[in-house]
Amino acid sequence: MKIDPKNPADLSAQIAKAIRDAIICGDLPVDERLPSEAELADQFEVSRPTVREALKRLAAQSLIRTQRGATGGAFVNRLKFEDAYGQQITTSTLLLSMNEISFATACEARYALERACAPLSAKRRTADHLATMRAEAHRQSQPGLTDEAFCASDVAFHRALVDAAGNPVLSYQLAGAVEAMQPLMNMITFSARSREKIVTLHTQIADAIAAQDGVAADMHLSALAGYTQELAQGVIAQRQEKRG
Amino acid sequence: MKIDPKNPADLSAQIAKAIRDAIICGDLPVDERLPSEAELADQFEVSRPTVREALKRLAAQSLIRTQRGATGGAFVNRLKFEDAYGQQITTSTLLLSMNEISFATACEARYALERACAPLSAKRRTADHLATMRAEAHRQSQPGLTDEAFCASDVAFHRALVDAAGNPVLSYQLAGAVEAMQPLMNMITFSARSREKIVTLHTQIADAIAAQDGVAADMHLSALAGYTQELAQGVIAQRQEKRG
DNA sequence: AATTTTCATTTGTCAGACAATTAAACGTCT
DNA sequence: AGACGTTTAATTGTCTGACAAATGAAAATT
Repeated sequence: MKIDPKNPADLSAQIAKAIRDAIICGDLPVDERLPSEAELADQFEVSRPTVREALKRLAAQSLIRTQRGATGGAFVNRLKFEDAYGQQITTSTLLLSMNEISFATACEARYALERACAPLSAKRRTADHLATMRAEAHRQSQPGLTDEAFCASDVAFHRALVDAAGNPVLSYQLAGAVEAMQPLMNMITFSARSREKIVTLHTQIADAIAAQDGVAADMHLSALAGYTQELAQGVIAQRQEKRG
Repeated sequence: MKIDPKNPADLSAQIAKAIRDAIICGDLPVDERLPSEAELADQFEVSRPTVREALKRLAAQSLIRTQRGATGGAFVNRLKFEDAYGQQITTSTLLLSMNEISFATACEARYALERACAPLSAKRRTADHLATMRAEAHRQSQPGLTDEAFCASDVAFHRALVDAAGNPVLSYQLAGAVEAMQPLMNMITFSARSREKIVTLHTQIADAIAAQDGVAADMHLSALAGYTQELAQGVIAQRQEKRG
């Protein structure tokens, strides 16, 4: 863990990497206290500000947490899903907004994921998940709903669908895809006709999940995926125009 | 972008957040140069080391890159898939190694994702992807292969399968799941019998993809998922023992 | 005009200092 | 002896000032 070549240019990055590797390979177990900044500075033969910059890098990745005071210091953090969510969403949002990936690609990935969840959700869904899905589908049918509220309800519906699969890894990966797409989804104007179609599909999906029929759920999700792509098409064209 | 309450405890974190938000919401476009550290220090009314710690946090997330020299400075980074890969893998590895998620959960998510790819892969696979899959399946049937080499080939096979879907978002999400599971997969001792079974399934999957038959590919993937879980069961029990 | 030199700007690092926080050690009182 | 308040030491968070290294632009020279 004391690797430091004679290249005095990326010291803080090198130190961060050394500590990160030690954490990943298990040399530093969860809740282990790292040496104090002064001690680290001695070990790596650098100054304290340099050590601090390295620690901040790790803190940004939620790899460590720091605490002030006599028994304080930097501790290896047990990475929580909550933390991972945030990073995933930030990353996905940027990948999408910087045009590194297209809306169509993100949309395809999102629905592929949701369809992957469908059989699991059908098997494991609880009354809670079902109730949420039905409640959101009903809300979406209310007239006078703003586009944003409709969108938010849509997200809630799909979140319930995915959470019903009872697999936090899938929930976590979906979170990134869905959240990142929110800004663009909000740009879509949902006509009464399109809303009606979406609500119908949502209801069919909920029914399939209730009946524990994964195949039917998959089918309706597939239809919904196609329809969403269709609706988004207009927005994408509009966006491209503004850009060019 | 100049939000700074009178709480002088998390200054670098607050500054990092302010800049991060500015990047995400588009106020700071890609390749835009941030003010110099000295200027930022003036704007936020903090010292330069504090600004630097904030910038290091952003650098750790690949949100900015820095360059020395007269025309240097910190620039908003165009987030590359490559960067996102690395972060995703680090995060996934830690979530798994810190027991925040079980192997079974990760495995389920991984195969659910692969099955989501199957129809797309069947539709879009190129000769290259097919050749890779067949080559790896063949390699896996060679006697005298070490468990590690078998595992590596297994990863290559699945990577080709996923990449064939032509959706970088799915490839990216799978990368995290697969890489994170590597250490545990490497602990599995593959008997000649189990290898044979896996190779058979791989061949069937490749055949299905070649025939552009998504349903068949899904079926064989499902069988492979079940078998992998079965094989892993022993390793998990072993691991639990060592722990308890 | 081309090349070299100088220079200003900016990041990377260092040294030393002080404030804020926190828990443990200590002392005091009941 | 035990409970409670005080001191103290350790540690992070921040500041000030400084120098080194890199780098492109401007100036000087050929």
